[in-house]
Amino acid sequence: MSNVAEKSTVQSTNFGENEIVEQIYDAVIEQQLRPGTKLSESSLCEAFGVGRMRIRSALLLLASRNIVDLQSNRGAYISTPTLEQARQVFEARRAIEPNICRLAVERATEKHIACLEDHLENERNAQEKGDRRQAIRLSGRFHVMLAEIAVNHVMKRMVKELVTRTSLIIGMFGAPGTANCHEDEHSLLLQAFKERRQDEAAELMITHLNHIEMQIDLTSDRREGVDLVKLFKN
Amino acid sequence: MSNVAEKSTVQSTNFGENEIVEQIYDAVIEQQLRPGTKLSESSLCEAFGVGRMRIRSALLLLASRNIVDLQSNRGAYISTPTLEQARQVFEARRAIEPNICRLAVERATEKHIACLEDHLENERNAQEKGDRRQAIRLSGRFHVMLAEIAVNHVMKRMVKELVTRTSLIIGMFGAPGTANCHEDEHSLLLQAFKERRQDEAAELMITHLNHIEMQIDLTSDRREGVDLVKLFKN
DNA sequence: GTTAACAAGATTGTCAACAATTAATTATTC
DNA sequence: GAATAATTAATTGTTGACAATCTTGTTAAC
Repeated sequence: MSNVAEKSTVQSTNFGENEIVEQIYDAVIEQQLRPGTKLSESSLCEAFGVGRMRIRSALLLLASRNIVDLQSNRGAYISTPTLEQARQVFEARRAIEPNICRLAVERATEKHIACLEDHLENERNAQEKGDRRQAIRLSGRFHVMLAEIAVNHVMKRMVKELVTRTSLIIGMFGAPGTANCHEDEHSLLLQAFKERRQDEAAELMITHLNHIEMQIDLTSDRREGVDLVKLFKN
Repeated sequence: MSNVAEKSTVQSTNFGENEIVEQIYDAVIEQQLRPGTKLSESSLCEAFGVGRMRIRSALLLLASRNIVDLQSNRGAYISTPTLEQARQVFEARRAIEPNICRLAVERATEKHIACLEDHLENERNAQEKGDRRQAIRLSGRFHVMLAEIAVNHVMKRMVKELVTRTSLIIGMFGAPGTANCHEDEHSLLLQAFKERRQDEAAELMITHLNHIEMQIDLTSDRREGVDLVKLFKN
């Protein structure tokens, strides 16, 4: 549904910068756009059926979020985060997301909790069906949903950026088949939501984020190899 | 030094989008650009001595950070935050900055602490000399410095955005003469730094942020009035 | 005298052509 | 045959002109 290729057919609705940015965000989260991939302006123009100006604006916005690397006179590439950047991303997530959890637990209505339950159901289904793209996307979306429940646009934007960058980090350093999140840890979090335990939810989030980060620390030396492969297929 | 007017003289160095964005950031922090001010493209072109493209890119970036409000076919205006947005900004600051404090205390070298001491000296001087612009700028800069000491680019960007938006919020809801920060609270924080007390520093930051927010809560009803004034001089 | 319609001016949005830089290919030399 | 130099192709960066939209000021009608 939110797939770049599918949207490449010219549609009746015109894309604004924000829609283009969102689409690329999604493609990065789903790991369809991997680190190092070149995003040439002409391709994107064709893909989205818009002029070059829109594309350039979108790329600028993505670059300001560290999703895209703009090299002057050379073009735009999906960012290839370094280990240091990965460290900073996880540090930021640990700083922010536990507090989002607390706020979300505080403000979640019954409806919200039902919504989260639905979402976890979908996550499980995608995982069982082996729909990897969908599974990754939904597991990322879970974190953004918490910021929505906390009713904080600023933090929601931050989390969105951080989740997307995490996908890039896993694409760089993670084992090939690893998902972004363990869905069972999301379940534990939801349990804490139901029982309205703020501190427990915050703690669960921290350990959850630590588990995600641990996936990449083990394979940290793979970086150089990935970098070379990336250079070749360019 | 970092004044829009002064830079309006055409210089030898050409401005990139980022420099323009930074300059406008600073002008907003210093409350030289107040909420609702129109930023017409032609004026900015003249001011920075660059083409319209650069200006439009800069405005787009500022809009993506909620510093500027882009209205299609009507132009760019310095954002006029609502009370709800103000609430979210402070909530985000309380979520992030205490953790930055902890990290900064952990990682601050003696040199860093000396640097902070210097900075506080400058803050005091500006305050005593009655240089309000400088005082506001430095008090905002203090918070960004902590993120620098914590060595986290992501968080530094976030704080910069939040500090700038805080300046807008105070411009909207604060009493006319109020500064963004009480410099004495910054001193208390530095004391905690010297004694390497993470938790105390984090606590001090929370109360510090609460004090800043309290400045605006008392005058919350002024908003409508401000809005009207803004409409008048528009 | 007030309101509504209309026209002039100014500002923003978009596009296409051109310039500049980089990457790739070919030619040349040792 | 390998390495370097030069030319060609492709992509990005920039500029200027034009179109669309909104604001402002004027005129006319009620």
